[in-house]
Amino acid sequence: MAARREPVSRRDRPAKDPLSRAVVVAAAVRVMRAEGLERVTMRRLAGELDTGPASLYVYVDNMAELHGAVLDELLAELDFSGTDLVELLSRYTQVLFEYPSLARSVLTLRPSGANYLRLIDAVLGLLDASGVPVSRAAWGVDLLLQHATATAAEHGTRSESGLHDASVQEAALVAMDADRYPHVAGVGDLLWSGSGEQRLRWGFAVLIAGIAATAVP
Amino acid sequence: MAARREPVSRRDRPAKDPLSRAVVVAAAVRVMRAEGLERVTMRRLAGELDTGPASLYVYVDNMAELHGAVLDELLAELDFSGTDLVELLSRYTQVLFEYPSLARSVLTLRPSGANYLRLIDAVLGLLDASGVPVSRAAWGVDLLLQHATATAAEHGTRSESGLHDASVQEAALVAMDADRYPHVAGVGDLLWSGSGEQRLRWGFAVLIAGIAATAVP
DNA sequence: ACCTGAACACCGTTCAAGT
DNA sequence: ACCTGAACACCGTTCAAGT
Repeated sequence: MAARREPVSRRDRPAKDPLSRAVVVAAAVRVMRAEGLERVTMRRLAGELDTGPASLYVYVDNMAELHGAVLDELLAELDFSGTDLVELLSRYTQVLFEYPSLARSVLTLRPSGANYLRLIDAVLGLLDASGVPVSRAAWGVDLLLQHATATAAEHGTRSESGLHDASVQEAALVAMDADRYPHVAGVGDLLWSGSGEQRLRWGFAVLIAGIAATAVP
Repeated sequence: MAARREPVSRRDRPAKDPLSRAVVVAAAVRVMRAEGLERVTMRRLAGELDTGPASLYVYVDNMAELHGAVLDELLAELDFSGTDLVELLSRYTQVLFEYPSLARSVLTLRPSGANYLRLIDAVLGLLDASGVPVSRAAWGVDLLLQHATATAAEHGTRSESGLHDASVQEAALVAMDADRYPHVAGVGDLLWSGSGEQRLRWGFAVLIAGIAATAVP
């Protein structure tokens, strides 16, 4: 056991971190890394910071806004150097894959943090560099990031919750009913083929090709 | 006031609907239509059906699974006749737009109901009819439905929660900092231009063009 | 003016005990 | 065997009342 400086009562504990937005967000990131986003509750954070849940509302608007701040914190570590577009998007997706619940939350958030803007800027830059007209790039960046986020939200939750092994098997059997679902039966196993990684990257390729080829109205 | 047949006590009320999966799902749909998915709680449904929340678990596995059943119920009304691909996908999106929280839930669900399979089958058929190779169609259907669902989840929640008018304005100003975000500043208002409908349809067009052009690995 | 204790109004899910 | 009352273990957010 490490020596404690002094045993102090809760009442006169000395100068712990004073509360601030940064301290609240840092605590949220810490708890999420250690125990998952589900454990990041206002009450838990308050406990962590020796105060009551109401006090947190001085620094964050609500849970959704806090999730946005947590995302931006995570994106600070994103490496932008020496990447092509698919690689950068894959790195972004990898970050979210580790926290699928955060991805789910982000999907309904329109993030606006500094690091998210930096990511948008980099994606725009790479689209521009490959000759995509700015109008298509401007709308396309949304599509690309949405694909990344939705895939992370979808994937992660499915491996989290233990559903779908028996039930996917069962659905697959029903789907093969050639009378009711002729086209599904026709494509067969292809519907569920490929790894998550392969399908993610194919999705990016599809989007990039489509964005380059499709004029905005 | 309509005449009541007879005043009955709770104890000996006559033959109300006996509980069944269909009755539980129907109650969920009814409450969602009237008051939104947020009000569809196990306790509320139980109250509606004169029982306790525990009884519902005889008929549904959990909330997520119930949401899947509700989606499939909604899709029963989807009109498949005389549509091209973009039109069909738009109709599906319209259904989800009315219940953004359901869309959010569906995103992490891999729906497997009969009506969802019917939709997948129709999309596969239309892709096939337009000459897309089956391997690309098989992976592409996921991309198309994910775009629809994610857009509904995103859009709806944003107009539900009153965020983002002042805060989007503010983010837009920050983003125009040409030193920090040169490419964002370069594209300017294009980033936020267009109606939801326009961007949704453009997204479908992008995906369809990309799917047709991109081989699976 | 700034902060927070306590309350408001709820949740999903489980399980022992009934019938 | 089937069903359920009651409990377990929590939530986010608000606001009156303190300092």
